Amino acid sequence: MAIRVVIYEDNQPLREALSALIGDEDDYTLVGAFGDCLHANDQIYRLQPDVVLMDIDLPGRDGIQAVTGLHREFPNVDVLMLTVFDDDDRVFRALCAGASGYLLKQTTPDQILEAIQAVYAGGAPMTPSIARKVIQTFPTRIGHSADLDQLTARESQVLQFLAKGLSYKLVASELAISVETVRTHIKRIYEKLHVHSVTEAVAKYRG
Amino acid sequence: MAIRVVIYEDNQPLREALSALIGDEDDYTLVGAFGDCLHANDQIYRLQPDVVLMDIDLPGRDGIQAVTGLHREFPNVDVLMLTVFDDDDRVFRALCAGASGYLLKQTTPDQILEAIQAVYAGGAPMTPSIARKVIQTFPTRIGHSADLDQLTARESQVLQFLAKGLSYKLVASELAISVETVRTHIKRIYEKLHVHSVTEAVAKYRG
DNA sequence: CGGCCACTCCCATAAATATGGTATTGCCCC
DNA sequence: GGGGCAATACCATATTTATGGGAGTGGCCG
Repeated sequence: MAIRVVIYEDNQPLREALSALIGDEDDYTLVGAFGDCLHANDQIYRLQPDVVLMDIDLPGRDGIQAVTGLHREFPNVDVLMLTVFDDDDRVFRALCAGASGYLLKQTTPDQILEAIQAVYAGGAPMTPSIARKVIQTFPTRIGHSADLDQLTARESQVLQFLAKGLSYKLVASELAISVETVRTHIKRIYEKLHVHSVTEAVAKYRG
Repeated sequence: MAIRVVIYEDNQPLREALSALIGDEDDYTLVGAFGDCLHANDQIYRLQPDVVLMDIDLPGRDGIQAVTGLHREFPNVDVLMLTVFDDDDRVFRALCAGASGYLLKQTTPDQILEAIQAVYAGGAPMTPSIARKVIQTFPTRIGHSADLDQLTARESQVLQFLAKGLSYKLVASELAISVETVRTHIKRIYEKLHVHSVTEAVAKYRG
């Protein structure tokens, strides 16, 4: 079964080159190619692709916005972003918006086909330089501090509820204990995590 | 200028094969090869490599722990993890600990050299399946209440700092504005998100 | 121009949280 | 049977947050 592909790319020569690339391969079926993504949701609904190649800079409606909409309506369609620049901020926003992978336009045709295969198989292909930027965005959320292990079961439970946004009162009623006991637990939590407020504790808890 | 490489690999034949591979190339200089990483920090300090190849399964001290230590002390040294299994979870933890990329041991010699080149150039080579895991740690826009979009840039900024555990006072000094202004922003945030405390707001923010 | 909005700042009061104590109960373990 | 620890609960007090108000600036747009 061939992988159904839709292309959004405003640069016509590039769009045609990509179309030819996809169309010539037996394992891929080009089901659409457009110069803008103004009606992306309609098109995707009609064409039922497996993978979408989306330029990040599109006239009219930004590729990132389009991804947001697509991801919400068609969560099983994988979107591969195409970009000329490896702009940190845009990469981050596109991935947050639900893109499954990220390719620089300088990528070779073979690599593009490989990448389509990879997202279809559940992966998230990206160039090493993009990947680097991505992993740099969470430099501090590394391995949770041993402090967290010091918490007793009850204390962890209290912290979990606090992380959900509950007040002392609500945590107390949730656990069917008095507010005073919640306070005591929290005091211990603060000592163990070396913090002085709920938000700090939760921040440590969430990494 | 040749890239200086250190190898940590307990399997002796493989270590020797890798050493030969690196040593034979003009563009690379092998400056050390060890069977364990018990004294990694000392060795790295002495040998001043550009790139470290680190087996993920090492006797005595785990390769991941070693990466944590190295990353803290020598943030400019790039670590490439080596692994036999495509063990997503471990590779993922290694990347979180500060590794710059990883290689399957079945990788061809050429690809190994390419990967070393890639990390040295500031990239982070990884397979699509690993990358997918990585981007899944990103804040998802799914179920992302439209409320969050209502926040102005400044309000989002304030909320971000609060999520990190900062108090009003610290947010104020971080943004170089008065505590009163921070209060005002937070009031607006509460209105827009329909919440009544920092922890609730942060909970909504984090999803 | 005039209105809208983001951003800035201040005051006052009520409510929640932080910090420092003390104390009882039950459990496990040496 | 006593020591340690988790869990429960209370009091008093500072400090921080929450909520309600008012108010000035500058930018953008019709």
